[in-house]
Amino acid sequence: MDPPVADLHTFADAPSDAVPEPLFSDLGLAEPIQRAIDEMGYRHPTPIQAQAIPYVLMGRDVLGVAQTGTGKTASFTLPMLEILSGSRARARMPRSLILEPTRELALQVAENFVNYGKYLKLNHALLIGGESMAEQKEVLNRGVDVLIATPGRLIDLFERGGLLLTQTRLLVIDEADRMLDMGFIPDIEKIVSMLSPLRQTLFFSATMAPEIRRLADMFLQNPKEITVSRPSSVATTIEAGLVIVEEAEKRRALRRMLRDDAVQNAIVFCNRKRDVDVLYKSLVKHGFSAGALHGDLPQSVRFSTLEKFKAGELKILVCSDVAARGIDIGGLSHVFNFDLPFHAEDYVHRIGRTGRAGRSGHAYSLATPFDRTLAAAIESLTGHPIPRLDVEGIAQMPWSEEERPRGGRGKKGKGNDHRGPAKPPAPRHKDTPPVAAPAAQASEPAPVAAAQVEAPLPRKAEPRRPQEQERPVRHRDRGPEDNGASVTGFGDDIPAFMLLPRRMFVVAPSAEDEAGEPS
DNA sequence: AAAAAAC
Repeated sequence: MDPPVADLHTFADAPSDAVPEPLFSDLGLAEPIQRAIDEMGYRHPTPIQAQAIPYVLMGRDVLGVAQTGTGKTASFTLPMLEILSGSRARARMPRSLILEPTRELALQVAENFVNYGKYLKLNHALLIGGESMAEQKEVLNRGVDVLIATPGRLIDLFERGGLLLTQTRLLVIDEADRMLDMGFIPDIEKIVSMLSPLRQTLFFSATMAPEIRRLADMFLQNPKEITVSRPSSVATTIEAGLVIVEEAEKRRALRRMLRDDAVQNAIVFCNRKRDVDVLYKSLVKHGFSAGALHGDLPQSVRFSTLEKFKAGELKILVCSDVAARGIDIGGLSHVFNFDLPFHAEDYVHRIGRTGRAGRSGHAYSLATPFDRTLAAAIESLTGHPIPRLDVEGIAQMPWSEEERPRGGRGKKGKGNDHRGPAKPPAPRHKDTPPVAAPAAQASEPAPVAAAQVEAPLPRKAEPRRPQEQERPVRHRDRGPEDNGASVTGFGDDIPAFMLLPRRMFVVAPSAEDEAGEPS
């Protein structure tokens, strides 16, 4: 009868220490893999890794419901390395296949294999569009243990006979929900039909919508189902804000915000590729260190721009939604939405690029007065209003009652808006005192993710516990994948990032701002 | 409406 002892223990240490944390070394991975993990400084697997790896090693199919920031990638790459390490591949017959929705994600997975497979003699190939097919064929001819592919190029090459999937006994379908969104499911079905039914399948999705469930039932046999919550550190560390300005003021407002000292590096999302180009050129013209990323750019440029941005050679990345999900950029301080996304879910995906691994993140959006419905959709999805933000020197606008004027005949769209007058635009709070950069937050330890072992619990019931700022920062929560992680989906797990105070940007006007706007 | 992915 000595509960105080236990209490003292939990009080002194992080709460999750009450349960012993799993170690990578307990997972039964071979020495060369374990050594690579050690060298990267990881000791504790994330919940999805701890749960999935033993089942994958057992040869079971796995249905993983997890976002990117949970360490999902390593939960399949590590055991795959283990399984494949026994033998070698034959020409044109890859032994395993990983399907990814975008080329950038495929590259990220490939990097994962390079990191963890450095002491093994396995090889991998990246099979994606936009790059020379001859080269890829040649690599395939030499024999590939791990093939990482986007669907289009894989099918193309298969139909040209450059590839046999008869020896492929391990299939990973990653980001299934996104594959669905992008209309890849027929392709995936086709690819799966080219594989032997005698295979092990690992299927990952951020959400488990009925349609995804149907696919899982179709592709998997008696899978071990694993669901993990989003990393707890993510939700609470993103500060959001919304600036409503005239269309013509958007670029100027953005520049003001980008000049804030708190901006270490930033992704700026646009809704259209050509707006990415325009904004990118404008920022460069104004002296910003910026790059552009969208699907119409040559593949070599896409990868090298992303690398430069990750390496810190570029401070700002202007991009389309090609980079909205899954892309992992460590330590991103800011996400800006130059346009509010058309789909509210995309907002959550976009801003999930920041505020990871316990670091504070900022997600600021620009809207025109006509974007009220887009903003409302986001706010109702997340359940939180986006605090309005003032940018000094920029005229703040109220919401318009009109829909966005489109191609000459702006339809009124008032049909179901009969309560319009009763619900005036959200008031803007000009009374907020200016707050300097979030120095208060920087001076105290970053919040530590406390949810290492809580994984399989239902997500919605988690009580919001106050930040325990007394606890020292510890980096044990970061899994091998993702360097701190990003958020890919959200399911019914809505981030609570909106409870932070408004803040005002105070940036000295610069000469060129006064001089007027170059196109 | 837009973006992504094959040539």
